Amino acid sequence: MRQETAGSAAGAATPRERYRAQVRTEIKAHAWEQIATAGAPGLSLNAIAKRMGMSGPALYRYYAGRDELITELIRDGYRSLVDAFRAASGAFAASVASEAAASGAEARALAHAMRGWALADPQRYFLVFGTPVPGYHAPDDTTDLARETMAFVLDACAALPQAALPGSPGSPGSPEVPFAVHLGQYSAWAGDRPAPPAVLHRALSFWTRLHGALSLELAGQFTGMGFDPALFFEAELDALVAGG
Amino acid sequence: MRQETAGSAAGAATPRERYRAQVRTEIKAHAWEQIATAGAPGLSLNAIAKRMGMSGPALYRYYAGRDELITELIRDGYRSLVDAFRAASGAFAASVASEAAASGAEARALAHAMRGWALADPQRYFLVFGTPVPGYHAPDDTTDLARETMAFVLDACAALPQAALPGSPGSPGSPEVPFAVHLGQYSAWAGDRPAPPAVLHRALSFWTRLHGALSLELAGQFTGMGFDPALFFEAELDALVAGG
DNA sequence: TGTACATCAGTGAACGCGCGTTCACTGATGTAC
DNA sequence: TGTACATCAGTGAACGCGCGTTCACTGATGTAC
Repeated sequence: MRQETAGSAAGAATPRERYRAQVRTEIKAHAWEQIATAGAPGLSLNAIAKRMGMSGPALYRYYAGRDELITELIRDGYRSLVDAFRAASGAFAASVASEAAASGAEARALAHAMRGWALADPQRYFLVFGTPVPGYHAPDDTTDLARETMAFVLDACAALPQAALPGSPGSPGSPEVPFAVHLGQYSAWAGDRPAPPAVLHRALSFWTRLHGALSLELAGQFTGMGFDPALFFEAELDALVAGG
Repeated sequence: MRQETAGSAAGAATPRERYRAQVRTEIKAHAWEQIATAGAPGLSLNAIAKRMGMSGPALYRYYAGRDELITELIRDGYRSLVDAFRAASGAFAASVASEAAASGAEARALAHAMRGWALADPQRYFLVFGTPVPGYHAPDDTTDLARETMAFVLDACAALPQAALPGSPGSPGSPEVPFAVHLGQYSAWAGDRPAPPAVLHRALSFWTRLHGALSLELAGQFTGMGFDPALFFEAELDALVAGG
């Protein structure tokens, strides 16, 4: 959490700039702590300042206000997910084998990375994917970050065996999947990654189904039902990479 | 929203009791309005009182405090979903045919009822299924209400054709679904409705998959992606009742 | 190497607000004889 | 039908709190000559 103030730091960062960056990260660290306890609506600049041993107004040197801080937290949340995806994707690539790809190993790795990321800080998960913070409107560039995370899912789904995709012969739901046709016309969100509609469809399902299982687990909706959420998640994942 | 003060009302309700009930419902109506605007964290007793032309402390005649009000709102939220399910289930029973059952018509009716209920008041949906309100802990009886809604889903899934259930021969994910075995041991949440593990599994997936699609749609995560959320929902539903 | 100046982090007081909640009270509505 | 009493809805003042944010300021850190 505390970054080394190495002399040979990259760029021409003045001591003051380094200090500023340090305090900003410290503010965010306290903000995450607070969010983990009281959720996003409980975020308070004054409370953060008090915990840092500073006066409230001091924080206005670093963030223009509460909204700007929340914006950066959301951005950091997305970035940490992208990092987790990148790590999982990289670890997969290191041990790549064609048969592993055929069994959907990359998709599995991404799913597990996502669950780990979610469980590590449930409130961070909800900040990014949960109920929108009332009265707060996210800036445009979060769309880019969402697209960036989706790119990993798209790549993993493109590597899935044909039989795992919706609409493939022998798979339920075939032969016609109207939504896939629809997706063929609205695939802008896939960006520069042209993919067949079936892959886009699978990527969307991958996201929404894992989110469904994860968000209900994190919200505590499974407590009292007895079963193991990890096993359910695994079953959903099995179905996803097998075309279920 | 305003209930008739019919003379032949049920029970031995005194005028004062009727008045109390009336004011309580009026308070809740304003609370829902406020939640729809600012979300659950923005709920304020004082603000409600002001809108009703009363002083703040007056509300304490009707609710012990903010938490008790939220509790009742959550309960009412569940109840309205149960009502929607009951209506959908009843409408289905009226036009029942064995072939309709085989194609999962009841499950489809429930899913559409759920989507309608969610879109009618997104914040109500989030209050019941979304990020838990920080610092607030739901009372035990919400578990009963959750069980009650689940009963509808279980019944609908029990009426699904065998091929639509996970682990059935010919369906992907077969022949062994470890989670179904696990579910065989932890099925207390199904209550007095003994069902084969495959049905329990399908019911769980039904819930989590629809929730995944719905909650992301309501949270606005699909905006900017271009495709029609209704069509995606329909595709998920098609897959669910077809065993996908 | 030393002095004069500019930059900027952080403070403390203040503004105005709304919150949940308590308390002693007024006044209207119902009940008992 | 009328009077005496109990019940209870609602008020207004008050308590103590925390919030976001502004402003004029002090004092330390860096920069230029």
